[in-house]
Amino acid sequence: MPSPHDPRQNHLLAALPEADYARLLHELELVPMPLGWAVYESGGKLGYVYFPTTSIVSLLYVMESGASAEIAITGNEGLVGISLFMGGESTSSRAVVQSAGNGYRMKASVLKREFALGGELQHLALRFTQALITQMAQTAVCNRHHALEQQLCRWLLLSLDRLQGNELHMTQELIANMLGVRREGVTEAAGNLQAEGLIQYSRGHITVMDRARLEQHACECYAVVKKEIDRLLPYKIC
Amino acid sequence: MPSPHDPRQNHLLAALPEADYARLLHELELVPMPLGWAVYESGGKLGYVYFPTTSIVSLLYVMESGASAEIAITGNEGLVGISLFMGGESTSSRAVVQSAGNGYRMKASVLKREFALGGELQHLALRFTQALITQMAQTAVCNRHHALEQQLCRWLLLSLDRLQGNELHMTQELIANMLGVRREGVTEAAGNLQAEGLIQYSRGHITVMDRARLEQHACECYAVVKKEIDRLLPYKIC
DNA sequence: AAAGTTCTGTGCGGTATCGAACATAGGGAA
DNA sequence: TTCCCTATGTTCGATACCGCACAGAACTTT
Repeated sequence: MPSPHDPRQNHLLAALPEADYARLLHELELVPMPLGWAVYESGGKLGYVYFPTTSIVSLLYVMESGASAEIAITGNEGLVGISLFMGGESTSSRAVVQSAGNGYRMKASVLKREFALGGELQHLALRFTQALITQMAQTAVCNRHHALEQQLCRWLLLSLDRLQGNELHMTQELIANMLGVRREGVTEAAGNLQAEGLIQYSRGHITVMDRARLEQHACECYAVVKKEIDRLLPYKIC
Repeated sequence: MPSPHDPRQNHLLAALPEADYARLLHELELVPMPLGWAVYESGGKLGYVYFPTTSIVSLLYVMESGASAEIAITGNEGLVGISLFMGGESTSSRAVVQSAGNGYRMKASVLKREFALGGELQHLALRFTQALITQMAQTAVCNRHHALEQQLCRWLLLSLDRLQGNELHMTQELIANMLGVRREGVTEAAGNLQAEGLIQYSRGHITVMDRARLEQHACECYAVVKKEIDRLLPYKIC
């Protein structure tokens, strides 16, 4: 049973062989990740990679007009800062904490050194990146073809999968920013879902009442992404 | 001056150090890439990676309904089959030749062996992958926020950058499938662009008349992707 | 030359989302 | 309590795109 602060709440860290983990443990630093914190900005150089444990981070892109859209979402199944080991050092997107919690961070230099060894960390990081790519691709497709209400279901499920319990702390305004739609649209869609008894919400608290039906309501994109994450990434082992 | 069939028309191969290139040269096999050929199917295992030289390959996702949308586009600046070295072996997307031409292929086993060495090929492959990620992210954003006509401009420019000359062989129907919109929508948008003198087309032949103004007409997404590709990937060196 | 096929043009109503303005209500602070 | 701020609810016209149906035009085949 992990303690409340255990790096191995993060699935990637949990999947490292003991030897690798032991070597890296003292390089991991617990960091609180408060709501709204920009883990990194567009174009900014990264000093650390972050391994979320109880927090959720959204990758999003902000346009010249100020409009935004979420590209992908990461929680304790992955890490934040892939551009460090992919070689670009920075990306055009922004990473924002969408649900407050904790995480562990590791110095960029340490990560790069470890990645270069070609061991299990490299292997895990690359597989996670591929899962992230799937998520981005599916987001693109979803934005093109699916109705707001279906997208909302997908989004709720993806977030829920990265939290314990069945409650989200999240205003409709914030969700609208993530999905890249109007707040009123989210109000309407969420109202429908509530009327059907799938969720219940009030002032920033959303409770999922019937997960099974929520999944039915979501577009295929959720299942595709979920399946790919399950295929590519290790379950929690500890 | 490269011969008409030179693997180094592909920028990644061109950027390899001589030693690496010499070692891999006899593992490269010239393949014609005809229009519409599915380089790989969704979920399928890949036997080869492909380095396009004069062809263009679209990565797209086909939905349950049959509707499709392009996720990204690759030409001689990159390679097709990243899932091989990312570790997943397959992806949920499909790769289709969008513009006929040639390419070189390499056995999956050879690529994986070379990648594991951690040399320049790994470095290049990962940086290319990051550029691809940027493109996917931007596609997602673009699908959400930008008008069809702007997206069409973006798409024409991205394709044009991967070809010599200023002409594309491409019906409006095919473009519509890539963009994930109706063919009629493309007809209208293309009609506008032609009326403004930016392009000229007839039955599957599109000629770009005024590239500068086409860029102005495109949404910011084109510039973002272009800039990132230029930043991350080597120009042709040979 | 005739017939067929492919590509493009056009018009229609339908629908989802937008943009903006305003109404109501829950929860915290003084 | 009272007030204020934030979150949510509602309306209305505008717009972009969809789905469909069909017409014309340009190549291809026979």
